[in-house]
Amino acid sequence: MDKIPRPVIRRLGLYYRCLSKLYEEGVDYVASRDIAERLGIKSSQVRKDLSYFGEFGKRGVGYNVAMLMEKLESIIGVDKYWNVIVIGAGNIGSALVNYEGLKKEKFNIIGIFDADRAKVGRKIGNLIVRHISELKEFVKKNIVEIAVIAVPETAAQYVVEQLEQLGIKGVVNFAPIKLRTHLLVEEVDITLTFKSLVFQVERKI
Amino acid sequence: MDKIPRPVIRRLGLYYRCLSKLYEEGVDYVASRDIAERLGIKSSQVRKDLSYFGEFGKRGVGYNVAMLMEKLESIIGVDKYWNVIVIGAGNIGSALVNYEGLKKEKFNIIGIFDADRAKVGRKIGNLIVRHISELKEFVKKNIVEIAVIAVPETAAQYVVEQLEQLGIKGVVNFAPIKLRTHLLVEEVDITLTFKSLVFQVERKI
DNA sequence: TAGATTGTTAATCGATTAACAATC
DNA sequence: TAGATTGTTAATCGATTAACAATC
Repeated sequence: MDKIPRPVIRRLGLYYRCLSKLYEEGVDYVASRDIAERLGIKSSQVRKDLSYFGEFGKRGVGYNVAMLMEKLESIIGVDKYWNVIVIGAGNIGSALVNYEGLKKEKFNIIGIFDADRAKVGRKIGNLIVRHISELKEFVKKNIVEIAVIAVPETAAQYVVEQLEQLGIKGVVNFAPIKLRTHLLVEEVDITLTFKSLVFQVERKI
Repeated sequence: MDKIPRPVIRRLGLYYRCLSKLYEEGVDYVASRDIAERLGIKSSQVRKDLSYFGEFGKRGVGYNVAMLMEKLESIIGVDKYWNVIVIGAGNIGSALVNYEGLKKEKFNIIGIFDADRAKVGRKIGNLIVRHISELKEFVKKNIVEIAVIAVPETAAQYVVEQLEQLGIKGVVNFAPIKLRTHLLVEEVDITLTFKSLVFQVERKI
């Protein structure tokens, strides 16, 4: 199968979100131009992106909202529930467990782990913080394909190596460090985002 | 002044972080090749990126770590403290207030606001949640250039319009919506990140 | 049919990388 | 000097966009 450019992958999520909204608004058919306008991109980009996966539109008419939504759901892989574990029960880890957005999008956080015995046993949302030593057993008993790394930078590399051994497939990494791993990694780098913003704020003046 | 490509802006932060580490490790001089290796990019990219801002290296020798670190600090704009306000005292807003990473990088969150009266008055970190109606007065009294939008999607557009009127310059947006605004915006889209990851996880099999 | 919009190709734009003269 | 590494140019690569024949 064709290699899909990274920017396209991200936009698939945007298209899906846009289609969901249109569906709720009761729209039956939508043109690439309308989708593009809502997202602030070009209509030819919408059509090109979708064309990596098939022909979903009707010339002269547009795309059937419900149909395209379902197609995108299955293309992205959110037509099923995903079990997620969170490593690190600090601020970020806790916030994710309580975050409604993930639940709504079929990401179920089923376990949270920490190395700090003081945190173990605490309740976060519906979960009890487990000690990191229980991780292996937990992953054996449950189907877990993706994990969140929300530990301090110093522990992140060690954690990703553990996850690799346990057969986890992909990681969302909140630690500000380049992980050396064969796993699929998506980075969320909060302080980098703030720095990027202030650079632009300073320059604009 | 030359337009700096977006990817370069992001990498500036990575370089800065890398230099800080080298500095702590007691390294005096570093070659672009070493920086590149640590970040998983090409050395010519490091040199090209830096060349947008000046000539910081010595041929045959490399870059003086302390000097380049300071230069980057000032280029990015983190040679001073930034006051930040957070709109929305839910999960994400609270987590940010308590997040050490931002404090360490000179981003001071000095106020958190919410429209929900039930949340007003609550203590989060050192802050008391204020009602959104106090926002205007607060921004008048304090120097605030950047804000975080951590409200539900339905409120985000309204909030950014308020911020625009109050003279805020830039926004870190956690709401899953394309904001229509003249302000500088950096997006942090958590569920999109998860979707992007599962797309790749599914494809890799 | 006439008007609209797709899917796709080719042109354009922008970012990355290789290569190398300059120079420490 | 000989070896190393920069700064910069030109080549390459990849992504976006315009344009349009196909077709609903």
